[in-house]
Amino acid sequence: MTDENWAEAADLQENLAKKVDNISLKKETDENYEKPLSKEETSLLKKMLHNKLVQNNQELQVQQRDPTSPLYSVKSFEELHLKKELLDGIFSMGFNRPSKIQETALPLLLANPPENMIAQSQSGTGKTAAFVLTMLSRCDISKPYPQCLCLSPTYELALQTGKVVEVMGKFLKGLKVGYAVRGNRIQRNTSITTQIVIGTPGTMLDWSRHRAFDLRKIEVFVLDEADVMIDTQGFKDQSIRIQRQLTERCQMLFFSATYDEPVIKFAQQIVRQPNVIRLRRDEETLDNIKQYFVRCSNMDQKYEAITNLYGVLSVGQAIIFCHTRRTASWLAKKMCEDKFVVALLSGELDVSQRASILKRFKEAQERVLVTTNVCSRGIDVEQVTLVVNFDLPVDMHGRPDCETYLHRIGRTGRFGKSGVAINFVMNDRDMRVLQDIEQHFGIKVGSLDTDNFNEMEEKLGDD
DNA sequence: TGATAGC
Repeated sequence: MTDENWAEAADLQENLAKKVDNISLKKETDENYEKPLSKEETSLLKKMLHNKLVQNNQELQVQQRDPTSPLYSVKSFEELHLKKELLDGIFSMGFNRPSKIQETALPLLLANPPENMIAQSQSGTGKTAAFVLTMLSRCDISKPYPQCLCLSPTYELALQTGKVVEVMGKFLKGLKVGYAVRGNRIQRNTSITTQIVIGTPGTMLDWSRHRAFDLRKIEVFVLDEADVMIDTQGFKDQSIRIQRQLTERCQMLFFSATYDEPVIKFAQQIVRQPNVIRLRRDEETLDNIKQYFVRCSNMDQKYEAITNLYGVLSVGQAIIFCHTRRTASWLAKKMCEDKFVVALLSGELDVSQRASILKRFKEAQERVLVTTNVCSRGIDVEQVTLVVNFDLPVDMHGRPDCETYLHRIGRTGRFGKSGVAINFVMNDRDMRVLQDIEQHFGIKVGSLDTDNFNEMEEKLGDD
């Protein structure tokens, strides 16, 4: 559904509300009396909404699978009638009440019989907790086989999500989590006994091929970062192959911060009768993240710029994004040689190194991380106050990659905190890429110079 | 280009 459709649907709904008011407040003889909606109008409205409902709340667009059922939202976790152990787990994580998207999403996620969902919301709004909670509430701990599956695009994200499952489920006696990720090879003829499996597509497919578990017994299937998972060469085949083996009654949940129009259409073709929850484009303004660019004329100047920024980078924690593994390892090596302390995280490292670097960064033992798009999505480190695009995000054709830009700078400014993003612009092509990004999000990215350097530093201090 | 499978 396009934004225009949404606007139209919202108008219709407002109109409907007016007419309802008229029925209750005005008589036919009164001035401004409007006839209630006719049958045809009602049916037109329903058609327009395509069985979807626009919530009064402007930030959230909710298209319910069944438009006739009332739309519940909850203001507390207690209202969800969860197992006590699960509720304890939620509170122990410091979640006192549902986030904005959770208020509406959780009742739909926990409905019985289970309903599918496609959800889009900015990073840091509580998506992970929402689907983890769903998985935990639906698995039967007395059964020693996988009942919930979650696919993530990277090793790091799978570990992070699994950690949330473990922590939220820590009071559920007997709950176990399995990790289908690189390095965890499956022995022949072994059966997985964990109720929940988190993994990356390749290994997950490998496990299911070795019959380590039965995809037909899966009750909840989560596709995290769903847009990359169904749209990227390599991920797509593997994810879809797994998804197609699931049963009709398996609950399918697609989550992401970004979907372009063709991708969400494709998602709607794969997922049967989903509830769709989206944040509007213009709500993705990122206004808590201050964005700048720095002009450099060549690679040496880029290097000089990053070293000049180092003092600012290490105030809090920072992530430096490079386009390739090669650039990332070159930069990290050069900086280390020049006595700037940085850590490198990219796919060229082996998995044990990757896990340990990520752990060190999360524990703030490393303050500055040089990385590739492997860390652009989902990685959640609260103290990250600064993101540098050493290379601007572009796709395989060199075109601006706005989705990745949003994900990258979304590593900072999480949970409403303020953050700073700095983009290195090396030539006219980069400048055009940045202009396209500005246009796409309707933002203005200002030049960083001596005049506003202090303003930028102050931003790093606020919370 | 990046990520993602082990053989």
